[in-house]
Amino acid sequence: MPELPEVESVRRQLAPELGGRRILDAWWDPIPSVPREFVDLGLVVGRTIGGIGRRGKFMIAPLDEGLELILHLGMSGSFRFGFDDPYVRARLWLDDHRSLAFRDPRRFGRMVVVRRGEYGRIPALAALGPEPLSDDFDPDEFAARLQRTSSPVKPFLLSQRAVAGVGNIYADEALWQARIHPVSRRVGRDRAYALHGAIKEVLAAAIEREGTTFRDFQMVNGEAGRNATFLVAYGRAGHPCPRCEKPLRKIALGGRGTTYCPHCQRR
DNA sequence: CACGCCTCCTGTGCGC
DNA sequence: TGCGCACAGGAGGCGT
Repeated sequence: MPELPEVESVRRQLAPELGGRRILDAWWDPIPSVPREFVDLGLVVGRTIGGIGRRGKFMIAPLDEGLELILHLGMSGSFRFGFDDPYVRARLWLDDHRSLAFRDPRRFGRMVVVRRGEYGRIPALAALGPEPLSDDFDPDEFAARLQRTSSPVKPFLLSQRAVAGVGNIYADEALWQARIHPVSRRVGRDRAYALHGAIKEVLAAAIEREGTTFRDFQMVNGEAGRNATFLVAYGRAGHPCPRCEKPLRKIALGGRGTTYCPHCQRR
């Protein structure tokens, strides 16, 4: 469930704790059931963490010696200090006598060490679209990309190629706000501009509330995000649309649950 | 190249 | 009470 706002909230809590720390030792699940869950993680031992940045749903921690630690929370990942339970898949011991546990019940997360900027082994990062809350997210470029694809608009948003960090929750929210049907394959210039603005607004508001906790997302301090009660579309099928009062409908789209308003959101 | 479907994981919640 | 199954979902792989 962690999308851009959740990852950014984790990053903001993690950054001041990890910046400048040296990693004394590392442990990870010796028999990962997912082959690429932990790649070259042993290379972090002895390295110093320069800080933590973020691209889309990836956290990127520069290390010395020209290395980078790439962190992805997957669906159920979280970081906690000094924490232990059966779902802790990896742990880093730091030079301030604390250990950072990576907990990931569903094993969709990843911790990978690469040479700085070399993302060949992480194609999703290599092909990632622009950051939605930066000037790189250009409305005209976004509109052009939407015009170029033949995919329905929601799966295209989830592909991360036109914009980084939008997942299932915020795709539904942004499409509702922009009044665009999730199955729409024709998103013209004006509606692309509306969607561009909606994505920025929805993500910025969620970051303000430290993300959405629907079930199990939690931050480094163990607290939940406060955005769930502000959701308008996601998880609210059958409830009245806040704009037109007609019930929201849920469909499957590309294997993903998708909630929208059949009255307000037109193809 | 791009699209769309399937798979990877495991806990939860539902219906019977 | 217990069983089986659908579902949650980001990303990667593969077939068309």
